[in-house]
Amino acid sequence: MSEHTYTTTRQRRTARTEEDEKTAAESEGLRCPECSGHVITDEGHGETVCSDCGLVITEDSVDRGPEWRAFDSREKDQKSRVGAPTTNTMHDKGLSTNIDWRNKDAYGRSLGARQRQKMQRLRKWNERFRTRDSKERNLKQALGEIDRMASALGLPDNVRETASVIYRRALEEDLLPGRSIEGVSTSCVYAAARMAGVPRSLDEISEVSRVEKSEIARTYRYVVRELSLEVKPADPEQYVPRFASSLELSEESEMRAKQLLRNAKEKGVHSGKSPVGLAAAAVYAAALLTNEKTTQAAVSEVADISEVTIRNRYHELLEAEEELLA
DNA sequence: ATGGTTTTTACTGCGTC
DNA sequence: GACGCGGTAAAAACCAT
Repeated sequence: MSEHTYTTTRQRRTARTEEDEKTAAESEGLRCPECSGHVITDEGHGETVCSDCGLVITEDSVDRGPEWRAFDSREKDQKSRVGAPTTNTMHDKGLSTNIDWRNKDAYGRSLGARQRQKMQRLRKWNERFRTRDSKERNLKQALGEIDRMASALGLPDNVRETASVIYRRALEEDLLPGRSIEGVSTSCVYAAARMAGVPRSLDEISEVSRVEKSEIARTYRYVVRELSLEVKPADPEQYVPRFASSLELSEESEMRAKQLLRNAKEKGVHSGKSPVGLAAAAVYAAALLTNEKTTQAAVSEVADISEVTIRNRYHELLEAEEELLA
């Protein structure tokens, strides 16, 4: 038993180091976009620059060290300036200004009328800037979330784009107060995926979100309504490719499934039925028709739909098919 | 809140490997 | 006997009103 544990940890450790080396080697080989020369990182000054043309690639890592050098303590005293160290744990790195609400000066004396007015103006502007970057901060967090969820769901980049755009709009229109950043960003992903024609079910979405399904649904409706987004009810066909490929079915049955759904649409078997259920049933029925081995349980698994629903739907689908042939 | 519709849960029986 | 499938009834979820 203990032997087992030992070997596994050891294996994991070696695997880890290999991976680390690989990523290190990759970042080393970066090329400058301008002249395709080597890119070097200058930790001392917190810049990543091209060694050939000097183009600065990134400069987000801030050099917090002094820009001067001191050769003895006397010199250090002369040259050093003071101030709180900057920190990333505060949204503004602890550099924002606070203006006291009291109309007193630094010595506690009351201000004159002119001074008072001036302070009032300053407060107003200070507040404006503060709320502006509180939105920035909000946005940053939300975009991070959107990215995380989108990649967890395997959604393409354009979906992330749309999701971000929707979120920005929501923020602009002041839809956020009273709603969680999490919830809104999740809804944006959901909406964006649907609009891009690669829908994910609410269940799938809530898998990767930190928010309850019901809240996502509620927030989603709200966002769609307020921003009057054009998002049509999901087309069952859009789910088919994904289900088919996770079940490793052939192209043929995939086409078959879509055909089945189109026929069903003609007959109007739809209305009110969940698109996911229809898609799942179509996939199952198609697999049956092309003699490929799948079970209802398997389809139910990948589609997150109960077997009962699959049964009910696929009967309806086959009926519609028959009627069409008759 | 309510009522109607759809989906899910849980259970049972049947045929096949 | 386990598995895949079909059916049913009751509960739960959902939606429009």
